Amino acid sequence: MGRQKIEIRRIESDEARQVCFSKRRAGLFKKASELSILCGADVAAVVFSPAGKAFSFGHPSVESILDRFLDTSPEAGAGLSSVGDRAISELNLQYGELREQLDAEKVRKEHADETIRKERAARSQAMAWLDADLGAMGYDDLVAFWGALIGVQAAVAASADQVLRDALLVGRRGRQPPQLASGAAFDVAAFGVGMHPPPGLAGVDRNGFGGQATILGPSI
Amino acid sequence: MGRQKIEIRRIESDEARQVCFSKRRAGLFKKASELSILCGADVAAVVFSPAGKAFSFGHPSVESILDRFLDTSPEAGAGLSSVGDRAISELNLQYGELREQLDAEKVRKEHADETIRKERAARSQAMAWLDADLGAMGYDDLVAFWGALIGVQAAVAASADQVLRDALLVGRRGRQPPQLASGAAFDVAAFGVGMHPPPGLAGVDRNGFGGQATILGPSI
DNA sequence: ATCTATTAATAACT
DNA sequence: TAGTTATTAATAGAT
Repeated sequence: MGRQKIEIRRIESDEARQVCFSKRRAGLFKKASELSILCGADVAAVVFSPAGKAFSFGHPSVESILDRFLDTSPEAGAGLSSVGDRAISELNLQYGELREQLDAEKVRKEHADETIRKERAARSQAMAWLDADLGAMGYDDLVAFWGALIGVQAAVAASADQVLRDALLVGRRGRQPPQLASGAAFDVAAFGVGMHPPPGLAGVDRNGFGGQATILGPSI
Repeated sequence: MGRQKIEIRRIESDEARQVCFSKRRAGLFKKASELSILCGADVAAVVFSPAGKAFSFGHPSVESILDRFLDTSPEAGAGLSSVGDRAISELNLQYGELREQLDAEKVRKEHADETIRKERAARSQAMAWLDADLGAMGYDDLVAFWGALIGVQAAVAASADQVLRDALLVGRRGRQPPQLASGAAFDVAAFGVGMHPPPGLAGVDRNGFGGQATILGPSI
């Protein structure tokens, strides 16, 4: 499907092959996604680049489908489509792919290379931005702002040091939140347990905390 | 790609859905095959029909690829919160979820007001804190400050969500607002998981975190 | 990374 | 379930 018809055989040029890989991988995932949505099918696709990098797509999740495929008899705790598992899985997607989607709008892209600089100014910029209208920010601004907030938090973390870490149960930021894996439906409260500040802290406006939790879409 | 453009949403008619499933499944496997041949990539695709029947494609074989994927994925998932590298990565969604967002136009207005409200509240709160002397804060204050920052980030996430939706909805209008498939695209709590103060982190500047873009790790 | 000319996939129909 | 065809979608090659 291009300027010229091509034979389906290995592309010799390394560069051309890499370009083709990126394009067609995106196309494949899109097709997989459409299939799952249109037909209510569970679909998973796994691709290893020639360089060995792994890419994947899955609805409702890669693991659930692969497990189901490889092992017809799920174990007791197989309901890993639990809160934490799923929520975290939602963070899995290529930067490039998301960026690709965003670029479709062809708007505000002029700020692209400004991002890095803005992040470096982290703290001071964060304060400046707080005066700006958040809603008026472009995507890149928001991204940079996010980075700035991370910076501020780092400072806070440093100040609070050990005490704060303990209080926030920071230690377990690694892999899985096993405790949550037992839950069935999506429980906002349960899910938030791991990250909310300890109960009884000073009056902080916590608005917006629990109300925006992800709701599982109808399992197509 | 047919006589008429179709919206990517569940096909209601059982018969039409089955026909579409068969056709698109074949198309997906063909694409997967072409990708593997053209680019020398290892590709596997697994599809479960709505009836529960499994179909698969794999080169060199489905099992080899799935095993390879499941075997290496845990490590990839461990580096999930590489916030400092690419803030954008935090805005990631499962591909399917991303597609679902395309149909979520109706929610936009609903959340608009709420979003604004959260922004203002969180912003003012955090501003007040930023004016305070960080070093002079007591433990309680620090903890509270942390909570405020989380609140601001929630607002940022909400804004980013809106921007993202706007971007994704471009060119997709002119139809009946479809059913809402899912809630907020960006789960505050989910973000929170990756935002705990990293143990031992001292400096504010978190730039140059990892370097290379995150590889799509299978969801944890 | 973007932009088009073309080819490939496929929705509606038979 | 299997063809046919009008259109849309994906993408090869070039910028």
